[in-house]
Amino acid sequence: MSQPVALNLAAVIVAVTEGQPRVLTVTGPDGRPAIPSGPLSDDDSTLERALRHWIRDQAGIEVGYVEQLYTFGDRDRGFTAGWRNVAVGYLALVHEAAPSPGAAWLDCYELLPWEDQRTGPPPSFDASIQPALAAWVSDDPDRANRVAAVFGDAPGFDGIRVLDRYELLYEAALVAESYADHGVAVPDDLPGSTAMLGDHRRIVATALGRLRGKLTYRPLVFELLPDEFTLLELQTTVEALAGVQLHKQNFRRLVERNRLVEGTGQRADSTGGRPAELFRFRPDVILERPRPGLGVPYR
Amino acid sequence: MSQPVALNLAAVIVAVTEGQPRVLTVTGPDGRPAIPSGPLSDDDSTLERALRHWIRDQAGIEVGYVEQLYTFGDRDRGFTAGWRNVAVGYLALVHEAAPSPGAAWLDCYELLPWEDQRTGPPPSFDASIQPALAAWVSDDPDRANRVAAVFGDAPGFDGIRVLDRYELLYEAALVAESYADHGVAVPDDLPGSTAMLGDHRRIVATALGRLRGKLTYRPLVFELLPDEFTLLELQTTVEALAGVQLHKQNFRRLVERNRLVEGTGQRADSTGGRPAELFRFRPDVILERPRPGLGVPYR
DNA sequence: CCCTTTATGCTCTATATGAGCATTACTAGA
DNA sequence: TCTAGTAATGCTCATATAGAGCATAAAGGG
Repeated sequence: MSQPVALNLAAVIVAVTEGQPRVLTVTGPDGRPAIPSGPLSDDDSTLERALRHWIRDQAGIEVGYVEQLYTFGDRDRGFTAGWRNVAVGYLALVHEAAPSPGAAWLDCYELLPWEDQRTGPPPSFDASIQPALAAWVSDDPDRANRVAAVFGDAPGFDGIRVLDRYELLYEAALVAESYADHGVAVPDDLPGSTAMLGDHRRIVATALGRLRGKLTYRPLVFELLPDEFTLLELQTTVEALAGVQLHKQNFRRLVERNRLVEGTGQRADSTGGRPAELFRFRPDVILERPRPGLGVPYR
Repeated sequence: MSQPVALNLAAVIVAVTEGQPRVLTVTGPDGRPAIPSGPLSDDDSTLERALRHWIRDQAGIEVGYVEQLYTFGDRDRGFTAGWRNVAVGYLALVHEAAPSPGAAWLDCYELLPWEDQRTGPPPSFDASIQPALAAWVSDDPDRANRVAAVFGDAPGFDGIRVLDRYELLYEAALVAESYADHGVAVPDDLPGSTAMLGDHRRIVATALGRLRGKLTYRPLVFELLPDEFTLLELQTTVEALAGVQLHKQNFRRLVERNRLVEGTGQRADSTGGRPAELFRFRPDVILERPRPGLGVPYR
């Protein structure tokens, strides 16, 4: 009655470089990018240890912060016939985009272009997705509410609902996986977003949503930054992840009021303009405030 | 090299009755309460469907809202020797505490008494846990920060950190599982909290934390209430889950400003005092506001 | 010395939150 | 009928926070 379970640990390994969030990818069997995944070894007493274990072995990367995301076990996520393929997805943050053999850093917003709202809706959204969604809605007006709810014209674009948006686009047949999953040829007039192996783009969407959510109440950004940074670097990193632009002075005020950082007294040899003070994360904040983070707005 | 994986779906089924949050439990092999769990059947295409399937079959309960929580796979969570026992934990909300054969509703705060701060710290906390924690801290002053961070003397008790608190108490050997997990006899001077089978209390703690967190930005409470309710019933239910008391007038203001409910024009035949208007959930709010919920404070 | 660029300090307003006072509409019982 | 008890409901006030913008400072390059 019961297929055996093949359990894998899949990792969305995130770094932010040059103001862009990136995920580590390997090349999947069909040539499409895939997130790395590895086995649950009997040697490791916990799932998280097993994850760190194979990431170290395979990619040579020592990840810092690790958090379990979600377990994916749909029957059709078949990589091994005769088995129920289950993956436990993890989010892992690393300080710098170290290159590793066979792996490449892929821009998050190549995978999910509509999530980058830093300079307003991205060109591909206005040009292709928006009209295609409008057409999809006109087929069934009840869909209008759902589109509005996640892409939010009036009420606002809620940064954390990354997965909801991906799933809506999937349902509206606006991502490559909508076709690939059913063995149908992918049309070539699709909005230009990079597809991934199997349900891996879903897993990345889950990761980005979780990361955005946690940013606001946990000091996760500092896992992605060097030890010392300027406030602009901090802001740029937050903006990169949140996908929205922030008001500089207000961001500074927020960070200082919440006592998330402390000045080092050092100045950064600036790239242009007045030199900025270098700051470092103040770990004690975790003990002082119940939910230390940067309350990113998301409208 | 690899043990076979035994995968189960475990459900924390929550209802709120008479102002108390309760979880559905069955009797475990050792007589201790356990949360119900069932198999991942090949007939079910998704994990969630499999979960609903066996809950319907076994408990005769049709659950409403269902959300995946976390996957537990520590090597020592052994129920079946020779297998890696993995459980995917789910949170499920039901409207009413329907009785079911072989199952019983257990008060959440019997399992986690320290989480009920509605009338201040509960007696058992001040009487036993607080002093025991103080002793534990005096063994190693570095622990003081950790205790303060989760039980929050100065900074505040953060409602969502349920799991952190349970894990701290586990480490401080203040819950029965600290002993049972190592096959040691449980001392009888432990603070009076009900233990569960294996890591089930951890799973319940995870569920309560998640539920508390989501309350603030998703209209989950209404999954636990009847179709029509008074604002006091709504408030009482929120307080029960959040474990804190709320200011009545401000709560009403919040609910009305956010347009979460609409009046029915009917009045409740009151149990005492002026009759209250009956309200119902306004589902459209999900489409109007990006994050509709009751921003519970948690200090 | 002027211009560009970024850092940093400060203000003003709208809104949200926390706390409390006051009044109203019922029930139960003297 | 009058009185007390219990909630419901309306309103105010102080404080905190978020959003937006003005102004000045400190660097480098022509």
